[in-house]
This record gives sequence, C-alpha cells and structure tokens, in this order.
Amino acid sequence: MPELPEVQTIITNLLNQKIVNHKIVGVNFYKTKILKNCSPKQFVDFLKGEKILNIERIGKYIVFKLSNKKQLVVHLRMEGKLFYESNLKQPNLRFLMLSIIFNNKYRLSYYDMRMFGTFNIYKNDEYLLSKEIKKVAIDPLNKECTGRFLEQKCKRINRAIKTVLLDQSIVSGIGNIYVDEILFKSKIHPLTKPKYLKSEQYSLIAKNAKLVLKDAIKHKGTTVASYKFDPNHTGGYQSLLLVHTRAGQPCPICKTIIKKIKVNGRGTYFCPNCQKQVGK
DNA sequence: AGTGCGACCCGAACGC
DNA sequence: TGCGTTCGGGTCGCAC
Repeated sequence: MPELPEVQTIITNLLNQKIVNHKIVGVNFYKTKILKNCSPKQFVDFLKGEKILNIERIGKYIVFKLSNKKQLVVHLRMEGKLFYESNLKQPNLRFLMLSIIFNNKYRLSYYDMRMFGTFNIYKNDEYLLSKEIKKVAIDPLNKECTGRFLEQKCKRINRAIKTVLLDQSIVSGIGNIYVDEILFKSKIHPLTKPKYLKSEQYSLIAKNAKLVLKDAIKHKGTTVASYKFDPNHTGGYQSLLLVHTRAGQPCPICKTIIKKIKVNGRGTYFCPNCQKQVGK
C-alpha cells in the first residue's frame, strides 16, 4: 500500500514525466466522493487556468504546488493511484474517479478501487494549518529523526511499539508493511511497550527506518496486491521483504518460522526467535 | 488526555 | 462451479 516510499516514487515518476507547467483546462468527474472540502464545481473553478509548478511530499500526503499559491493535497489511502497519461487514450473507467485535463493532451487520472482517497484544495499556505497536515510529524528520512528524538516522543506512550510507529503524529510515512521490516531488522517484538525499550533500541529503529525506506525508494516501492505506481511498472521491494507477508516461511536469519499475529487489528509478521518480547 | 475500536469501502481471497 | 463470508489497510471520530 502506499507508504512513504510508494508516495515518493509516484511523485518522482510524475515529475519525470514532465507534468509541471501545463495549463489545466478542465476536470472530468466520474465519482466525486474523494473531494473533501469542495464541490466538483469549486474544484474545477479552483484548478482551471492554473499549472502544477511542483509536487512535494509531507508524510504520505502528496502536495501539488500550483500557480497563484494554490495547493492540491492528495492522500491515496490504500488503493489510490495517480497516472499521467495521454488524453487521446480511452480511460479505463473501472475505478476511475476523476481526470484533470491539461492543454498538452495529457491528463492526470485518479483511480481508486476503495474510494478511500482524499482530495483537499487550499489557497496560499493555509494547507499547513489544515487539520490533516498539521498533525503530520517529521518522517524518518529527516535527519532530526534520531533515536533520541523517537525515545523522547514514544517512551511515555502505553501502546505496542508497532502501533506507535504507525501513528503519523509521532513519526510519519511508515505503514503496515515497512513497520514490520523495521522492527524485524531492529530485533524488536511488535507488541513491546515503549517503556521497555533501551536508548540503543530507539537508535536501531531510527537507523533501520532510514535504511528500509531509502532502500524501498531505490527499488521504486513495494508492489503488493494491486498496487502499482505506474500502469507499466511495478515496484521491486516486495522481493526484499524479510518478514511481511512471509508467514510460515523460515526467518532469513535463524530459520525459525515467521509468525503472523494481529496488533491493533493489523496483520503483523515477525520472527518469534529474533524478536523476543520483553516486559508485557 | 490517552487508548482502542468501529466505520469507511469493496475487490479479492477464502470456505463451504 | 458458485455462492456467501471474511479480510485488509490509513485515518477519522467516537466511546470509554
């Protein structure tokens, strides 16, 4: 699912396809459920005549920086896909929710099987004050995200460490796939309470979070189930996953069988031998 | 305030 | 084969 590496891959891919600096001439709507803070008419009026100047990432949010200081903030949730494609091509109407049409015969189409994604529009820099963006913490690629930073933020929280790392207001960008990988590499049981973790373990989490996410970006993310960043390409990280989706297979370190449990309702994979739980 | 959990949504995977 | 059921996943909002 789109976590930080997938979102970054999508942004890089759109920029590489030269999506910037084309005038928006209209929007085709197929389903409008994803528009959260405006009507379809307001959405078109807002975009028409503007250009995308740049695309940035805040946690898992995609921020389209438009002309006239406008922003379009998109969250893909689980299944959202953004494809920049020729407007001469017939769109696949299955799962298509809207297309933003440019004056160069290209369009930016949003596909979403689950219809969970969100689109919000903002004038000036008010998006930074919006409820959605305001709560997003720094992400692990930020050099300020150190073991000490994580320890300070986490140590008083009485939840499983996995749940804490998935909380976007503590640290952003990590989702259910990479959190399992980060905890495996750090040899920490996902149910461990933060108060039982030593400073060195927080440093390990910080180090491995950077490692895993950077490596995943390098491989253009993970393609699980239906997730693709581009209709013609798939991410390559799925073959590098050490524990996630590998229940029943031997641990790559010690050969113990990988176990699957639920942590706060989330499917969770770990090695019972490498990741022993301390405290309870 | 902190925490847990259902809701949102529906295709895919699973079970009978 | 075909039907019905369950699952999943990011985030919000409600209940405790």
